Amino acid sequence: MRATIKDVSREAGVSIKTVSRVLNNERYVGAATRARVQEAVTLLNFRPSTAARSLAGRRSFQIALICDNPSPYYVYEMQSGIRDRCEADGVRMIAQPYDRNSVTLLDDVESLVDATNVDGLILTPPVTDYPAVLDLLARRGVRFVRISPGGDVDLTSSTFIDNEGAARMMTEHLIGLGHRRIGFIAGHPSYATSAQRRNGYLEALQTAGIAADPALTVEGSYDFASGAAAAEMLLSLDVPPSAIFASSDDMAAGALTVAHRRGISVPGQLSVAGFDDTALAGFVWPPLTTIRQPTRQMAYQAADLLLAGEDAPVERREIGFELVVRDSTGPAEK
Amino acid sequence: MRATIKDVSREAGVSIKTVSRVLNNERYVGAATRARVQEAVTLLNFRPSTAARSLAGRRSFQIALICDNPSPYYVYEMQSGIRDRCEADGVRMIAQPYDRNSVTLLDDVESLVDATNVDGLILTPPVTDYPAVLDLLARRGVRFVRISPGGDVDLTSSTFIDNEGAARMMTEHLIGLGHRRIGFIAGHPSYATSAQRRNGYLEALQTAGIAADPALTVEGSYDFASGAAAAEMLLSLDVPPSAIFASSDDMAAGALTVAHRRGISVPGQLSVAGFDDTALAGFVWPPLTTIRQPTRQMAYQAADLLLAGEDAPVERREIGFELVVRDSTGPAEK
DNA sequence: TTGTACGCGTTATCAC
DNA sequence: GTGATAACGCGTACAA
Repeated sequence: MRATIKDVSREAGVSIKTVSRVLNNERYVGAATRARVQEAVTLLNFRPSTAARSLAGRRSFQIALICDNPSPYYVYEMQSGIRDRCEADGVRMIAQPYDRNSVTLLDDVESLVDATNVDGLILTPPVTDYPAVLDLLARRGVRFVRISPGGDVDLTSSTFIDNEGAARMMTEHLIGLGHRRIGFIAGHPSYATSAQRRNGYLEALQTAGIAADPALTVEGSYDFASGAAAAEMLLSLDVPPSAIFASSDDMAAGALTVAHRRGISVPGQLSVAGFDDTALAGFVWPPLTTIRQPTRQMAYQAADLLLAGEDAPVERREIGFELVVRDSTGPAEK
Repeated sequence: MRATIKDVSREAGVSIKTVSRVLNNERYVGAATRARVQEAVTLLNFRPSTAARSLAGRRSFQIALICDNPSPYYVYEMQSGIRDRCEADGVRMIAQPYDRNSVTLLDDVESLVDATNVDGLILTPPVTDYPAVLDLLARRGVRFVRISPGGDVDLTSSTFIDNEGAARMMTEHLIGLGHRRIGFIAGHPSYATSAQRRNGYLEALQTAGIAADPALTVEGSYDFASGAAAAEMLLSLDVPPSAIFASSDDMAAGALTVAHRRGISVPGQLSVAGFDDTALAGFVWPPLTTIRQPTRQMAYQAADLLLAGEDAPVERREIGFELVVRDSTGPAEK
């Protein structure tokens, strides 16, 4: 049978309230008393009931992850990072894998908040920028933290990477190798990161004095199939690009597969680069050059911000990225 | 503010208990009364508190997924399938992404059971066959269902596919194409499915009268890197195989990458086949022939079994698989 | 068919 | 520092 606080208090010879004090690390408990209580807790293998705690107290020791993303790897990294941080605080994570086409999202979130009394939520793109969701949470007075938000940065704490800077760096790298016609596969417009990455690409071109050919930018939706389709378009151009820069690793993998199918050797005839949010493409096809985004760390830091406490100030925490070069070839000779 | 049962009862002009009856679909409620209550529930946007329910009643409306698997795609499919089924019953899923090397697994599970009072658990390989975990759960009298268990099939309900038959079918397919030296990359021995799949491979060879060369079976651990390493070994043999059959898609992807790196064309000089638990390799590299395992369905059905109720009999539910042929070439000419 | 009284295991409040 | 006691929001048992 489960042990209760009552059992512990009897075992330690103190009152129920004192046990509760020890469990919650409150002050005003004698060192000796505290020790005896802790002993009893260990002896009886006692774990407080989350249900009772959340009913009686202000905290529920649960947070939720609202994750809605086309990449399972991304979701997995998110969950792992958050769980790592939560463990330290004895907080449990409720993960909700949402269908990104769900029309009941808003209702689901409200239901979650009402039913579970979570202490807070972590939002990932593109939900980070859904006004309806943000409004709802603000109205309900629920704490939440956002990962890679596109705007309203003063609304809540958030973690992010410099997507614009990263895209610029990658584009500069490609230009440095001699590439002049660089295809760009953008992410889905509902993600704020898509525009940020595209801007970085365009800036680098401008700085280098290269005119941006609109035909070289194709819109994808962050998944494999759209990357493949975009690459088909780019490689079918009269003057195809000598390099393709994809806004996600899944799309980069799609582009690589298309190149392979068409008998184009990578690298050599074509260079492929991509953002790598999930470490997927990086290992599937070694010659890929990537911007390595530490998704797991972003998640960990987001959880850290959320667990910081109710009156912690709004904080924007920037996470570093890394340029991983696995292909240093320039454009093929004419 | 959250609405409570009290608010609803006042709004509908009935007692608290009657509202509770409607919420739980109990009998002995007048149709008119029921309608009025439901109206009030909708009006006030009422959602019962999970904490209060689990404290007062026998159910907590929460189940947990103990998932410990090297493939993020697998984990994602599991979560999605389970969540789909849970949604219909208003049950919430607590997903625990465990580190497969965690030494605190047993403690974590017990902590989960004690703290959350989950109505049940779903176990995935290899935890499905950890005696310590099975003992613990049985001792605590907690319901649980297992996915692809290796033994003790009468202990709990479970879902599974015929791994042996599937591996046999794939091997027969390869033999039918003319392959005689077929390399096999086994899964990690802690997974019961590894042995099942290997057995199917060996049976097919025997039936076809092909002597099994021990050097052609290499042990992997279900992930990309081990698949690559295994392929290196197989392709370095004095007489390398003309086909490689991997026990998972990640390992198949690893094998494909190695072949590519060595300048071996697939298909043509080498055929690659694999189990596809996650739809990963299938799209990354089209020529791959796979056993398509409907992971999501296995999860859905597992949740269905778990939610069936306390006194549902132990049931083994078999899920169908599919042989997806994308390469019909035989061994290369000598 | 409906309502009343009680208890679930914990935290909050306020005494001591 | 420590302890009684009242909540928290719901389901259960039993009465009406």
